[in-house]
Amino acid sequence: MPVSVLAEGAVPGAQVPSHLTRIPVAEISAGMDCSRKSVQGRVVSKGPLVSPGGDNFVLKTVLQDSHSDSSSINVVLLGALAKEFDRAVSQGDVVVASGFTVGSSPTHHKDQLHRCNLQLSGEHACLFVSRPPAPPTGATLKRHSAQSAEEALHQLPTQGSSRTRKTPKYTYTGLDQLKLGVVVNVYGVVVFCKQPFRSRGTDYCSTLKITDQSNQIVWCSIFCKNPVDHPVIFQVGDIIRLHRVKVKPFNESVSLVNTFGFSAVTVSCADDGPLEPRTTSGSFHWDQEDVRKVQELRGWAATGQAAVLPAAVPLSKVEPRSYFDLTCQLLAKAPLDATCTLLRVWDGTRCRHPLLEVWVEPGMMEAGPALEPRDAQGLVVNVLAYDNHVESARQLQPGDFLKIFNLRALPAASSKAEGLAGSQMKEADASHLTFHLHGGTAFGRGIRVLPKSSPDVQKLMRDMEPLLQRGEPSDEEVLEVWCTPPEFPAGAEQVQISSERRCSHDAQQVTLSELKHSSSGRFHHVRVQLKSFEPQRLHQALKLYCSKCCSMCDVPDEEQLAAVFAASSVKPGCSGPPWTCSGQADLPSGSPGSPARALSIHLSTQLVCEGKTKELLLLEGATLQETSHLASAYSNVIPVTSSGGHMTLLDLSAPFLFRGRKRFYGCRRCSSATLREPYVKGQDSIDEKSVSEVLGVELLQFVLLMKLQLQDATDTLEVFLWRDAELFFGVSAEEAATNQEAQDVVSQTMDSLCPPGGSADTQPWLQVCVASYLDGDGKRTCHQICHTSVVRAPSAGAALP
DNA sequence: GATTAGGCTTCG
Repeated sequence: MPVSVLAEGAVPGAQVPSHLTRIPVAEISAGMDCSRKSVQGRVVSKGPLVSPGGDNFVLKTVLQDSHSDSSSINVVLLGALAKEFDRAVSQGDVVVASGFTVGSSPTHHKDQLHRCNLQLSGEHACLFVSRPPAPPTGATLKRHSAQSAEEALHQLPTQGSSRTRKTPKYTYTGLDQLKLGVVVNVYGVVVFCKQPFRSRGTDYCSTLKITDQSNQIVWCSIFCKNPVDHPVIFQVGDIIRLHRVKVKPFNESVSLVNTFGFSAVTVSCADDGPLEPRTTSGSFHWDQEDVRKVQELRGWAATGQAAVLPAAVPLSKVEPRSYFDLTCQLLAKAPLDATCTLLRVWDGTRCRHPLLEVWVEPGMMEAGPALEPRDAQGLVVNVLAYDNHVESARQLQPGDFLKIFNLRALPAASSKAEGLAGSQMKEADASHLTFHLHGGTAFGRGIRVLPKSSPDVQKLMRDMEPLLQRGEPSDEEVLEVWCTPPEFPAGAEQVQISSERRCSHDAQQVTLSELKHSSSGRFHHVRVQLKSFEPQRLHQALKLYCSKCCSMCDVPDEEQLAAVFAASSVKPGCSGPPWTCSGQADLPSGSPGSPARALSIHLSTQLVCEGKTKELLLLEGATLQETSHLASAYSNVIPVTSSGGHMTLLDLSAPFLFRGRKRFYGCRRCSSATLREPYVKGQDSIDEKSVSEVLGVELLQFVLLMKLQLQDATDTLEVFLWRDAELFFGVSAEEAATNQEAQDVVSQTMDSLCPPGGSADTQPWLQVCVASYLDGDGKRTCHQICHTSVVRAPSAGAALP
């Protein structure tokens, strides 16, 4: 037994054979005879188990001499010992090593640890491990109880091939306690931040400066291949937790650099703000201790000792020549040339200075489905993103909410007029402003997409709401609706049907002919009948929409889905991830000819531990019918399959989650789905939103999309019914996807508005608000019904005052 | 576990 683990709290070295003499790390030298020597130290860094091939394993760890903080040495473990060490030893454990050989450390110059290393392999190598007990101080009481819960979890009787993994216990190092070469976990307040930028190496780099109550300011450099894996920092002042960062020398000071297993969690700095940890790792440890840490740092930062928060500047407060951070929504973008991309953005406030217009070549503007705000004068500004920001701009989608760091408001006179990327200025007034995001990353210059849930975006949306004309109807409009005489004879239909406009703008009613001849980018009020509509088969009106990439696709039909599930059900099974316990559920034979069979099921160990066994089920190898069946018994069912011996999610052509009768799909383009633990201790609830976030799935929204042909005495007009389709029918698309009643409402509404075989004489007249706008490439005017809802009255005239 | 990284703008 090369690795021997002693009981928790046992005296380190208690069972070490007496013939071994313990030597301090500092006294180790190359070529010394170590056959009867031992070294004792705390594991301050534990590398991953690396397998160069076959049964060959290598693991590197760093031991810090228990009696001398300054002596740390690299230890290389080979073969079975490496594997055993990986399984049995954690960072923080105290290890006594014997039977090693001493070599020279090839990384000595870089990590500044001992110039020798210890190599352990073969039958003579031996390790004794002792685990320090949790300290019983007041500050760690909560840790202690959390640990008890973890132990309880270990002792949990589980079914089937149950497996649990020890949740790591984290200790945090103060920023004034950092020791070179040690892998640490830290908490801090961000006082400077550069959003991820392309380094000269293979990775993106983000650099931060963080501080804590010790007032030390420490540089952190995070290197990750992918910008989305970097810490999610929205502003200076955010609280950040870094796990597994290594203290390294750089430019004559220490810096923290991510190492294997690194994770970052950030929380907003607002003292009273929501405590929503943001992370790019799928599952992360977060408990009461973290909440306490954050509150402590928030309180400290609020005293003003940490850093001065940059004042958020809305467009209405921008002064010429100033630098500022802008929270905004992207409406459209256009590449101007290789070094400059135009972003048209707004934040719901009106800039008080005249704005420069930028001419864009026809067809180059990429706009989203979002309607531009009414009366855009002063609301929509042009941002010119240069050089390295062109690449970031390419990743953005119209509709995205953004934070642009270190934007500069520049009067036209200060920028070369002709130089605007070869375009021409329409009004070269010297004082007209454009907004420049200069090349480079100085002062944290960069762009970040904000999630809709962020408090800044929530505020932005509140500011924008009235400008998108979703207000309550005015008195006049209410009057207009009430006084509209019934347009078709009472009794012709059992249900009197008409429509109400729900907008508050003061557009005059126009005819369809007039509407067709007016410019786009505005709202029109029309009185029309519905001549025809498509699709006639209403289930085809139901689509899945991705609000991130704005793509839309059909909802897969049952046959397609059944095939996807059937294909996954014949794959050989696999064991579940470490956070699950597994078992089997017997299913009665569903239909004649299909035998009763057992399904592999996997439950979250944490949830089982909390007695919430019906909350979540990972279901492996089930058919669509079986999955639907079990979805009635479990709140959340995630279908899984095996791939290369590992458990994975099904292809995203299938729903990634079943909740009762509801099925949720993910965007194949925008998701990078991985099976991760969808529940962490203390989480309020599990729903499609939390599951999709954890799994890295971009949740698709059910929407209704129809094309209607409207008519009046003057003309006909094709319009879409999409953005406000739910308002129009008074049912949600999600309901329409699962609920027969909701489907009936939609089909009955269409039948009433456009009775089969009906003539223009008998069809109802509708008051409708129509938006005219340019489509994505700006070439074609489209129309969409908005702010309008269908009204069903029991009989004509009965409701009139 | 190779390498990448410390601001501090102003050009367009």
